[in-house]
Amino acid sequence: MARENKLEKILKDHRYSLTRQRLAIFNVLSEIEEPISVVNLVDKLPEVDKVSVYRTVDLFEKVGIIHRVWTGFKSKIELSEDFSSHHHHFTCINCGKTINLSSDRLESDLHQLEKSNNFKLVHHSVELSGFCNGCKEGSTLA
Amino acid sequence: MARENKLEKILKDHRYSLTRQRLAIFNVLSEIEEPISVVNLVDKLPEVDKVSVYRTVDLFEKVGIIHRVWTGFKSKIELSEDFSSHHHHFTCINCGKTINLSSDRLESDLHQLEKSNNFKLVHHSVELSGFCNGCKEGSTLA
DNA sequence: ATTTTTGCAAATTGTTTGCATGCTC
DNA sequence: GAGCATGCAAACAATTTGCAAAAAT
Repeated sequence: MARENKLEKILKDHRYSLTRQRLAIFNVLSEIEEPISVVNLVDKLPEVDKVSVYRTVDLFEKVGIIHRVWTGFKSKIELSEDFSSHHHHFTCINCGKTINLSSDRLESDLHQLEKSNNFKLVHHSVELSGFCNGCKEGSTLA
Repeated sequence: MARENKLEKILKDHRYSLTRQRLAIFNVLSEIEEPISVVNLVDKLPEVDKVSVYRTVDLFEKVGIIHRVWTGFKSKIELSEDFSSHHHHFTCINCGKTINLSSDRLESDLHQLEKSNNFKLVHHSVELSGFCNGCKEGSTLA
């Protein structure tokens, strides 16, 4: 239950409690492999009111438990680096499949930009899209 | 009027015509410095019906005149590389200011990922966020 | 006991659809 | 004159707000 304790700690540190609903939402996020839309998350949690899901997503985002990502053309959410390793995504335009990516060179380039442009980087998102290995060949789409 | 001709050509190539409304929308997109949300675009075009703005945005996106970008937590649009040079964005969490970025190293790293992961890259988005030079110091936010 | 969190209903916002009318080619 | 494009009204979908009841500290 290390993950659950960690979750509780993060919430406690921000003066929030770990409720049944919040845990249920966290568990769904832990089980999924790909980022999920809030609407989809609501569907997966019939026992939690829609409004509470929205409120919890906002809360989780605020304290850094999740972050939003942009795959395809809608925003989705996934657990943050505290609960899963840092990565980016490639999404197939044709079949919707998502591939997780990581690249040290990419990360270092971003920090380069941070220095040269004189801002403080808090979050970054890198989203690639195109055709996956399987869809590259036979696709009729351009 | 080179830009306008180019716009018309792209539309004609796809069997669409350049109408008064489409031009008005294109002109707003040409004038803005930062990506704009569709809702905001609607507001800037009182003379064009809301529905037509939505339809035109879809059309422009389909034929590659604009693309969507992800700044903050909502999607926005901007003119594509045909009408402005390729770049990425940094958005300040505090004041909302956007800085355009470009980096050859970053681009080459992405192509590296394309090769090593065996997919065909069609589109990529790199969105950074944090505190800009001005907001870095005095901010009360974390 | 006091404060936080939840659920329900209703409001609001963002986006899409159907259809009659007006514009292009 | 045929087909594409627009505007209006209305539907639909996603998200937010207000408030009273329930749960947590």
